[in-house]
Amino acid sequence: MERKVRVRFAPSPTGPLHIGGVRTALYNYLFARRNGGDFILRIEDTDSQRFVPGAEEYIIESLKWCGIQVDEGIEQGGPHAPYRQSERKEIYLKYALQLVESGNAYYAFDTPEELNALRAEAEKNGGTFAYNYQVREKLATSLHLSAEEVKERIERGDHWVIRFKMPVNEEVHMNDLIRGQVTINTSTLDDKVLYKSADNLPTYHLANIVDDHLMEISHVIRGEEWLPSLPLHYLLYRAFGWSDSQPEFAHLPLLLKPTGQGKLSKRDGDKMGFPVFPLQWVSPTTGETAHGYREDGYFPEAFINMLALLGWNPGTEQEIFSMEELIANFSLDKVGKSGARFSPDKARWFNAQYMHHRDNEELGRLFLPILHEHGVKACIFLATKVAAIIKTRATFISDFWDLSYFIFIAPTEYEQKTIDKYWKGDNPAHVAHVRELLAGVGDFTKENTEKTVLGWITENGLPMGQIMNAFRLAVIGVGKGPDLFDICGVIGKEETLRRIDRALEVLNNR
RNA sequence: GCUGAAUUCGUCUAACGGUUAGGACGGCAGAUUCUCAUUCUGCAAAUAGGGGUUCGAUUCCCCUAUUCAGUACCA
Repeated sequence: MERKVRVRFAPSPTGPLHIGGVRTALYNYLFARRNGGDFILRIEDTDSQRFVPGAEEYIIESLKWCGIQVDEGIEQGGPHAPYRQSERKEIYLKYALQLVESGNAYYAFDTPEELNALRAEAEKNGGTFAYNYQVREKLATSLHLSAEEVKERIERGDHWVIRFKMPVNEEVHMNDLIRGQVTINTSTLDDKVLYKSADNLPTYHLANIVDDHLMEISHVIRGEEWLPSLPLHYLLYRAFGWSDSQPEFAHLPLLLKPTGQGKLSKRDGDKMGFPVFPLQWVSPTTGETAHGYREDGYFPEAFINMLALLGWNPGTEQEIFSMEELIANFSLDKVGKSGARFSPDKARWFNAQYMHHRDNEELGRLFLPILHEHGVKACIFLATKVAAIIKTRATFISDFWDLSYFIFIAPTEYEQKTIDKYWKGDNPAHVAHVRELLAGVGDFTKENTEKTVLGWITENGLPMGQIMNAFRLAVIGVGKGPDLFDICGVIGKEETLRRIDRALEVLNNR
């Protein structure tokens, strides 16, 4: 009864993976790790028409960036290789034919053109065309064509497909790990194509069931858009005689647009200024670039944390989870049933949280190239010190420069607004005195400078706000930024005094 | 249209018949601070509507509404 947990993420390489797909992969991965199982990556490239070059590499790189480790797949191989369906094409026909022989499927010789005509006609009459039990007897199928004619047509090279013969008026009872019991009557379903002679490839439904069976998948965790296909999949397992080893199913709620209606799509990101893809994607056909979380400065941990909580929660009030914590806490019965609207604000908040707790030196290392871009020759030591005092004010590494340029570059001009407000009255004289106080500080640490200056101000009952803001203006030229004594500590005694001297000269001789 | 799924503050969600319906993001107000942030405190904000079942419904059942998905020789 106890069966080894094996799950798969089975994307189609038709373009970049969007965050809904990443979340599906993540939940599969968490479920596998939580239950000591295997996570398999299978590429479902049975649609030769929609194949997009680079998409497969993109998927693999995305999973790596997210920290989702594949146990079996096209890169790491495994006992059920190959893991790319186009490389397994010879195994599917056998299974399709097995279904024809057992009476669960049949040949159909309609051409796509004929079917399109039937659809158009049905639409004209206000209905929709369904290839089902009502029409299959009237069309050119092996259901009523003689065996000889079927054979002849195939040998002649006629176009054919194999369709599943959907039972008539049967209630299919299905179980979904997230939704519970779902029942549907087979008469509302149509005869799906399982295999096509045009490219000798199976369709999704056949390939999926056959591979899940062969790869011993125990749980299928996929998007809700697959729920309508579930009865077909149940019936396929039954037709093959595999019902006993059929996997369990869990259909995940969809990710919705931040505003408006519909599920999240590629265009939303560009329109609303947030990425819908984990990594940047350049379309090989149009050359258009779509934003990615990685390039936009998100930490993968924050991205994953945010995604995990979109549709799942542990039932506690904890919100910040490492991958290990997610694995330890994940369970499918805590996954919600309804679609989750993606929130760019919350995504930023998650990143800020990770930013605030990030190691200073790591941030310094990430900051260094940005400093170099701005022509600042800083070392890792300095970058780290600055990162330490600005990280709580930042959401992304890309915020760092705007938050700290005045530390690296001594002011050459001074913000007028702040001059008007603070460079008046006794303030210039007080700043001059501060300069002398600082000149006397031996060990120029934040603690020492702060104690000295603030001590003088309070002991003499001087206006703290006035003096400190004027002092700030003198050192960095603007009325913003981190703790001023932190800044002085970073730039050092010499530089601090030099900046004050220059400010006194420039501002007093306007 | 048909079939299915879903429906708690604006958003993500908790409460698996009994709570002043909780938390987070965002918003607003205040505190802290030399500035701007951070941080902290507080405030406003929800059970789609209607019927049942029950001593008692966010929770169970039915109807309606709305939303989403599927309805391809795509996945």
